[in-house]
Amino acid sequence: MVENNKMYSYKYPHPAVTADCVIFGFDGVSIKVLLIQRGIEPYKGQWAFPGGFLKMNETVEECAKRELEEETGLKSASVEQFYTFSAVNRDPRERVITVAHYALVRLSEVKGGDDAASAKWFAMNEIPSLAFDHDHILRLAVKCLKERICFEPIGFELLPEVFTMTELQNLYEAILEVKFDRRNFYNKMLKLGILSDAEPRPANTSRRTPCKYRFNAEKYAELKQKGFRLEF
Amino acid sequence: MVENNKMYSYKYPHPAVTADCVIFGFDGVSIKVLLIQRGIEPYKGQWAFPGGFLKMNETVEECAKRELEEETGLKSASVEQFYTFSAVNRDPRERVITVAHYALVRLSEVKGGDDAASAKWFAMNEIPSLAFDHDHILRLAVKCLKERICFEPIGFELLPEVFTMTELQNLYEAILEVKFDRRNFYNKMLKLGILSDAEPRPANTSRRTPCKYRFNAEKYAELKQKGFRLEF
DNA sequence: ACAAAAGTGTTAGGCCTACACCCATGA
DNA sequence: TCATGGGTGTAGGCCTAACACTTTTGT
Repeated sequence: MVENNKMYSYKYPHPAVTADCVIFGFDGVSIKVLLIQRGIEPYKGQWAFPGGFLKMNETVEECAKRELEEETGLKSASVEQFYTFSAVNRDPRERVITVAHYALVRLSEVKGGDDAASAKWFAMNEIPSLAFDHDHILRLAVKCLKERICFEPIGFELLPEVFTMTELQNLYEAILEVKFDRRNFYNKMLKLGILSDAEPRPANTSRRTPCKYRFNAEKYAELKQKGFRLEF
Repeated sequence: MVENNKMYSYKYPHPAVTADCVIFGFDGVSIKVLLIQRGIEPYKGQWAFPGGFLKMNETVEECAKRELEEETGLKSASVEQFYTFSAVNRDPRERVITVAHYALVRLSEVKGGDDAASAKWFAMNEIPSLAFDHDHILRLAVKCLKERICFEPIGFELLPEVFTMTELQNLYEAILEVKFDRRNFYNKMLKLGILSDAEPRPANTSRRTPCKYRFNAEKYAELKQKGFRLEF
């Protein structure tokens, strides 16, 4: 910003590089995606993923996090890249390749207001028309999410710290778009050993009050060492 | 090349973008990686993956294939990106981010001579010191290969069209760095149903002559539809 | 004749799946 | 009192893992 006329020149053409973020949330029933409404051309007014141009002193992951916070107020989400989109004409302005990331966040972490005036959660079946090739990006993000949740219990990032087994099952069913037998799901999850009772069992009292669990990161780390797999 | 002085200017700094290729091969005993010796600075004389700068009219995958052919003579390898490396100082010349790809090829496909004078296969335990952050790239490529082979029978791209069960087992053992029980491996592979007999069974003749198989892409496509998983 | 390669089958245990009942609460 | 949510256990089938012997060929 010091010099408005400063230009950056290279002997060979360089593409611009951006990082985009597909942010998944879960409201207890269905999976949601965080979109922002574009304020400038191209695609002004259309919905798109938070993201922006890479700076020279940051990695693409850092860029994704920075843009995410600038555009939605979301801090400290742990973003992970999943694919680099490089179709020649994906941006009408100039050649732009984008490194797409995804992250899972608790809905409660997104405060209203902020710069996020234009950020909004959409259920997967209510996604509007998206800018650029973002529909393409979304499809692949969903595919990666489905695969990943079978290997790592990433789903716990989407739930409150303390949750019931039913909530956990709803989450898995929402992501994988299948239904599980409740009893088998209980057994499988408990046998895995990565859940801890969050509260003393409701004893013999109410059989209607669900047990509360929390994710046990220690046990998970042990398991991961030995290599395991969540089968669904 | 028309104008040597032509420069490409942008209002904001742009990184250079490259595509690199980790090429895996299999000699019947161990996994090998194809490296080329750098002819120019930086890292002149050191070994590195084939790769090079993205052109404005190609995707990163196309770039990877083009560079691979230019530098090793390898044609028509099916390359797949697996990660984008963007550490700020990974190239001493300028800011360069690279989209790393991998491919599996039959050793027989690499002809000697060509531009490939400086291309050479290295066993995984004889990898020399690598240029840039290519050791880092290799580690991740190996990890991806291990994961991938459990879901898709990509290993068949590394074997001759017709192969014995023992060769197939050696391949899996080399990639996953484990040992399997021969009988269980036979059963598991045959039950999957993606192998066809390549020759009429050697009848009652020699029990020493191994049966030959070939990969059955049709059956595999069927299986893939339904979603399956190779468990090891 | 001996070592090495290859083909083959059985058994026991664990995991997955399908499925039914009871209790407590709130309407 | 009735519908709903939630907790729990069992039986059968399938898959996995462990395991041994025979034949043949090359040395």
